[in-house]
Amino acid sequence: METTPQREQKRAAEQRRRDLLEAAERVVLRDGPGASMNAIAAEAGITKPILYRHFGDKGGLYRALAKRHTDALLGALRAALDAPAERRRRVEGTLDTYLAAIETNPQVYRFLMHPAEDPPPLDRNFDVGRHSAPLLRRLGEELGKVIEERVDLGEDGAGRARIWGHGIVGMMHGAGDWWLGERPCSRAELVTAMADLLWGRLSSVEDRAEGPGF
Amino acid sequence: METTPQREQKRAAEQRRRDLLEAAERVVLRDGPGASMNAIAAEAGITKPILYRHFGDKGGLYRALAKRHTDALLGALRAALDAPAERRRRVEGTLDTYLAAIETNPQVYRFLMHPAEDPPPLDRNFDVGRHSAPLLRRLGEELGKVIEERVDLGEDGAGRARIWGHGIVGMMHGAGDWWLGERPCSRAELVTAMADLLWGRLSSVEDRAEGPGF
DNA sequence: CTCCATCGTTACTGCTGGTAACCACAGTCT
DNA sequence: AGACTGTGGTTACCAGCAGTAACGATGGAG
Repeated sequence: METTPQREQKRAAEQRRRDLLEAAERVVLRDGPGASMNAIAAEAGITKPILYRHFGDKGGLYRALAKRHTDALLGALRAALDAPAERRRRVEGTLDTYLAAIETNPQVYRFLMHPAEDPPPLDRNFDVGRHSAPLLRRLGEELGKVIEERVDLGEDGAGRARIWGHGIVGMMHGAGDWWLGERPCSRAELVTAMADLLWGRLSSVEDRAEGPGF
Repeated sequence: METTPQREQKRAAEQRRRDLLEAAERVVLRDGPGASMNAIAAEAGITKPILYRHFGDKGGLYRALAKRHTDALLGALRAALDAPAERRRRVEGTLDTYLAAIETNPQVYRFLMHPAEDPPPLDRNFDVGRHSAPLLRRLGEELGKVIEERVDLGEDGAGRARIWGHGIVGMMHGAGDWWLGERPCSRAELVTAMADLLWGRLSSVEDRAEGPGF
């Protein structure tokens, strides 16, 4: 026990874990979110049971894998949210940061949006809600906090802020996903249009001549 | 061929198909979106190959199953969108209709939000985008059309309208999913907060005293 | 020399979506 | 009557998946 004290053992184990995560990342980016444990183990040059000893089950591996990217994206967004500029510019910057992230690495985006496991096989409990990816929940909650901190929404401001947080994140996600699939316009145009929407253009815009109006 | 002319055969086949879909619906609502073909066949009192003869593969069955609900929800939303009231009331009514739908039957909601199949096993093509459920795409496109029809957005109004459509639908979905999971407030409060957000309160609200403002 | 803990393996279970091959019965043609 | 064909149904299988049990090395400690 002299040559390999527990310190070093632990360091080696963590290094091993990092290697496994990198291999898993390579496979997931290559084969999509449906990559098999067998494939990941093969990529890492080992066999399945080792993976299971390290991460418990597939969900554990995927959670560990997702955490890094989630943290990174969240950091970038926080920076954009804290930039020294007026509110409108800051909102635009945040939207653009998100869109740039999903644009430069759609595979990672696709993986992150995976709403956990479909078959957690026996969940007969009544938690029917929560379909969204954990990333979106975290983003919404975070943005809600920021809004609550910085803006005075009066009566029950905290509740309103959380609603807005999740709503804005949902808008960003929905529009971003559609945009990423069809690429109907440039990123800048998308950002401007979304900021316009958030700035209340929907209420101030004129009805068309005919029809019941919107 | 006299006693069972082709007409009657076809009618019988369609009736059979409807029965199968009903059985599938029962199972999916009981076991969640991960229900197995075996279970569905058993519920219908038959065996797997018959299911495959009728629907091709699991995706086909689920698509057929989803279409009914999607159409129903889309119809309700269209009605709310066409209601004779001023714009703000109409937006609130539409949001409330959506939320009421997912509230009264969360299992159906969960099923509908399933983004197609994860393992269409070999799709090495580069269609990395489109993660969202087809329902959301349809809703966003539909809303975009409505906005474009009824509102004058000036230069490139069609493009802007589509962005807004998908953005608003995303907002509705994101906030709705979070709300359905945590139930932090009443449906009416959620509707009001979201409508406020769309009405530009984010731009007009006052900064808090301290901090950089939002 | 023996014991023990760790790292790794092979080989399996039970499930899934999907299919091939077969069976039985209806009505038609000769 | 008896052979022919199509249609609805079955059993029995395949490949691949997540996950696990049981066994083999290897190397330091007593």
